[in-house]
Amino acid sequence: MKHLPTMKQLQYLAALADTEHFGRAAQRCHITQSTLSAGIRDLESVLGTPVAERSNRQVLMTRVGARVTERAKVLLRDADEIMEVAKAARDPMTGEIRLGVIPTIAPFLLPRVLPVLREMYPALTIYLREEQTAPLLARLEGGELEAALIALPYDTGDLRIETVMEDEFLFACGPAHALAGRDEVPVEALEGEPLLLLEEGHCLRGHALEVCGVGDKRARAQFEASSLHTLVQMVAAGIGVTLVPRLAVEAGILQGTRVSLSRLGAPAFRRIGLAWRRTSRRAEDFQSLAGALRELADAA
Amino acid sequence: MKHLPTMKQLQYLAALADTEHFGRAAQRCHITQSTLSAGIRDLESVLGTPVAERSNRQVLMTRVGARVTERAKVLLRDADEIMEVAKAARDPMTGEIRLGVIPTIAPFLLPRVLPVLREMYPALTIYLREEQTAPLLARLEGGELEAALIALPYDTGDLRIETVMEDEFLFACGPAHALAGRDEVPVEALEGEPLLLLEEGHCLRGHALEVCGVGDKRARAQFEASSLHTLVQMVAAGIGVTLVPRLAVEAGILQGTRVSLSRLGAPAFRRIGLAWRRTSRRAEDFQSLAGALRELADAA
DNA sequence: ATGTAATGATCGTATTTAACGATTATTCGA
DNA sequence: TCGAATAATCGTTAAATACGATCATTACAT
Repeated sequence: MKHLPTMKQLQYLAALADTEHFGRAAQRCHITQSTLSAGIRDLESVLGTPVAERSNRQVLMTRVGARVTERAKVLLRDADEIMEVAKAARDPMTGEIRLGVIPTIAPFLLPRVLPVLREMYPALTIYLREEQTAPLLARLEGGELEAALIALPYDTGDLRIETVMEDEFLFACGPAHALAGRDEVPVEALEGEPLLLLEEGHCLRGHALEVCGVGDKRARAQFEASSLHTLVQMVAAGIGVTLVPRLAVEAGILQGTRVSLSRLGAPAFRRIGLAWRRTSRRAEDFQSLAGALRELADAA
Repeated sequence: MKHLPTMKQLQYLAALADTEHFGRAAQRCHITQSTLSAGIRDLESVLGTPVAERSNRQVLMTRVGARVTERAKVLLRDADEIMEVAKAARDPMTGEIRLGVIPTIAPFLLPRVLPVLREMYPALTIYLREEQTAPLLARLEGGELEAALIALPYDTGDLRIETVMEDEFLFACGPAHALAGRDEVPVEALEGEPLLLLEEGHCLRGHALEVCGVGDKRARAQFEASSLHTLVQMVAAGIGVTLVPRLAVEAGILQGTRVSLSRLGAPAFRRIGLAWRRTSRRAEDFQSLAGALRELADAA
């Protein structure tokens, strides 16, 4: 039978390594110095090697001690995470979720979804952060956010992604435009049109360009908008044409304008998905959240 | 103060998840069924949620149980590694090391180094594997090897690398060649010479090409050798010229041939280093091993 | 239905482990 | 040489872990 160190022993070790002082380490563990002393002694006997040199004036971690401490700390953090997993399962959908949302989704999806979520999960507080995909994913990796609502396709690395909805691109032009009023506009008709786009950094820009074939690199517009609302105003003014996601249209982005809307000959979509770290302790919660969002999106 | 699960409880959990049977799980842990039962019960009380549904005929892990088990298993493996770290520190340079070595190093460095190592570390057994860099690194990542002796520069990813020696490239040509007998040959003189190389896959090939400037892509030789020994024979026969690492020369690769050897006008080197996984439990050992190798290489 | 085997829960008890407070031994500075 | 600081040690108590025996439930064969 193999002997393993105890969790407590590893906790004592971590405290000792941090404080380099038996008394203070004991305080930090809420035990007495003698108990901690014994604990460290036992740990050393389990490991078969001393973890600290103690002269009466100072405690100095051994080479092994330092190495073991390093690993012990990640082990303890993992143990904590086990507790969090259990807690999340015990009280699903409670506490706080820090959620990032990109600017071409947030103002159109959230207003109709958040009130319902608040009702479904009264114990859940959602903190929102609106930013473009790249910084969102960076914060997600860094642990600053726990989940993010983004548009796909996008190179997301090793994240877990659950699709929430398909969002169709619609053709929009001014009321006086030659293509105005049609039910359906073939993609080829876009060739040569003054296509208005969001400024660099918005994934919608790339997705729209993707739809218009290979016109990827050369920006086709002189004017760029910083938000979909501005973009629509520009289209309404007859400055050019653009593609608008149906999500935004259904949220009423065209209200008060006389912009003409048509489906594309070959329907094109972006996918909207909820992303979270594969290792997240609250995977279950996010799965549920994605499911709830999917149903709410379908219902609309 | 926060409550953590016990190592034992997690061991019990892992066993239970594997066997889905209290009795057999208990056997595997060398305890009685009642003890395991109590252990699981306590774990559940710590986690605040059941980990398994037990009807009298079958045990079925809960969703949470499965998730926790997953994490518990990596935690237990980490605990094992802590023990290994301690053991490696307690008995340094004992046991087995599985070491990979590339073919342009192995036959020239090992014969003069292994006997000394065997004397220095009598309790250490070194298992050797001779392969080219790419497969060696793959095996290293996969855990099949613990360390590897390779030539640099090379894209090694996230490995820890300790330099063992610098290995100078020398110019070699047949005895009748125009450049034969010179003390020093300028690199420019190689331009246009029929340069013989090792076949694709040997890092030495790339390193040699690097020395000869940008002639990287187009293979400059019709003939390629599968080993340095063959290469030297081809040079001796007047088929072409080549670059030989000093390491091989000092190991007597030219013995019995009349190959002419010169230093390069601008001396060029490859670096020989010992590589291991950053997370290896035996980092100390490999550090020592690299040190020993460095001294042995210097001494020659 | 009825008995039997399998299985997990539970109970009482013994042993080991963890914790405490008090004391001791050592060393650094005053 | 004294005193303060500090880790080790000792004796005691409380808690945790382990065991064996027993119980309760269920599936299945008869």
